[in-house]
Amino acid sequence: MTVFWEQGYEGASLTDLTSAMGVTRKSMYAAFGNKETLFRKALERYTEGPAAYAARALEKPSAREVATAFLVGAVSTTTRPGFPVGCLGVQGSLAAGDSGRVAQDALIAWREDGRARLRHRFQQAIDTGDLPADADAELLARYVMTVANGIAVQAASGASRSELQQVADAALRNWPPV
Amino acid sequence: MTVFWEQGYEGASLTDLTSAMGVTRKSMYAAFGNKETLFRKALERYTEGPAAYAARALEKPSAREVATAFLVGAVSTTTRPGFPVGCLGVQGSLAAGDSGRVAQDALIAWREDGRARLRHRFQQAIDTGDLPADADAELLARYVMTVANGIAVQAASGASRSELQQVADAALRNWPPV
DNA sequence: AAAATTAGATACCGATCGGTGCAGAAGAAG
DNA sequence: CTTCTTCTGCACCGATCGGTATCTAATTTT
Repeated sequence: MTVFWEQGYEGASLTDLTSAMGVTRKSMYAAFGNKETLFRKALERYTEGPAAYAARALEKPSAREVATAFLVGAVSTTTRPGFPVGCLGVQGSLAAGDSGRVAQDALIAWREDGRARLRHRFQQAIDTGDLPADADAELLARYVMTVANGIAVQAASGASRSELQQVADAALRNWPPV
Repeated sequence: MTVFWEQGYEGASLTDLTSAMGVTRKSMYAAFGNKETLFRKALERYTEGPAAYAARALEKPSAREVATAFLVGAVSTTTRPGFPVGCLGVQGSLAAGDSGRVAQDALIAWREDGRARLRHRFQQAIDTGDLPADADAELLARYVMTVANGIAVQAASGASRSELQQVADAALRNWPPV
């Protein structure tokens, strides 16, 4: 997971991956079949581990807390010491040649799924009166996801945790942004 | 430029590049020396072409107009029909293996440069009273750049121009975000 | 303890990678 | 016409790519 996270799908060679796993090529292929499946497994592990903040954020009682927890989690995960900077879901395969296209599509679907969950949660907040009736759940979800994606790119560029926390605070200062 | 833009540095093979240029490998090497230099030239061309909106935005008379023009330009360039989606400066080499590290560093420096120019412009706005004296030019620049980077990721994920324009509007609704 | 499964190490597969050398054709300069 | 440069087409270089085969050592299973 961390090798894909740091080097991207195409940039991570079988040698890099298996030596990081402490396993031979043969064992890896016996267990996962191919590099694509291994990547999908790594993405699952990422979703349940470093990116679990997203699922937890959705459970917050108010839309404002959902958005805050989502962005705070993004800042925290993309700048955690001992882990690669940035987000696997963004930099794992943002642009790719033919060989990386399946990983690219998998990540697009992954981000799309996260956005759909945010939208659903915000719609629920509208329905219950937590958000104004004229709020746009689609727009709010895309806004939060866009800022989170931007934070991921900034983290990959070397931005520090406190710098990005300030950005997240700024993005949430007028919530909801309508 | 468009090949690097679409496939990323590592994903763009010499065959892809030279056939798109309508030139043989020999001629390309005679003209540019190697793939890294070709990438740098493509990035220059990108800066002066599709990304020229950034320089134009800095010349706007007020900080609000600078930020607006910057984000509108980002939306427009990352979703322009006939060109790859997203931003070469982001997806050209966000995560990479050893072979793509020089391109990665070049893009980090490229984004850093853009951010520094924004910061300088906002500081100027503070000095002239266009922005409040207690505004933070560093934070404002990073905020605008983060949203622009997020827009680039969203565009690469298939978001439409109008959807991203709404996000840009939302991000600018309370300007400056203090 | 014998048998069966798994893991290791290592060499190998065809294909492609970035980059180069060479022969010949086209065009300009004189 | 000759010479020089520059281009193309193409084969080629060593290295590495993802993926596989073989053969042996270790570990289970019975």
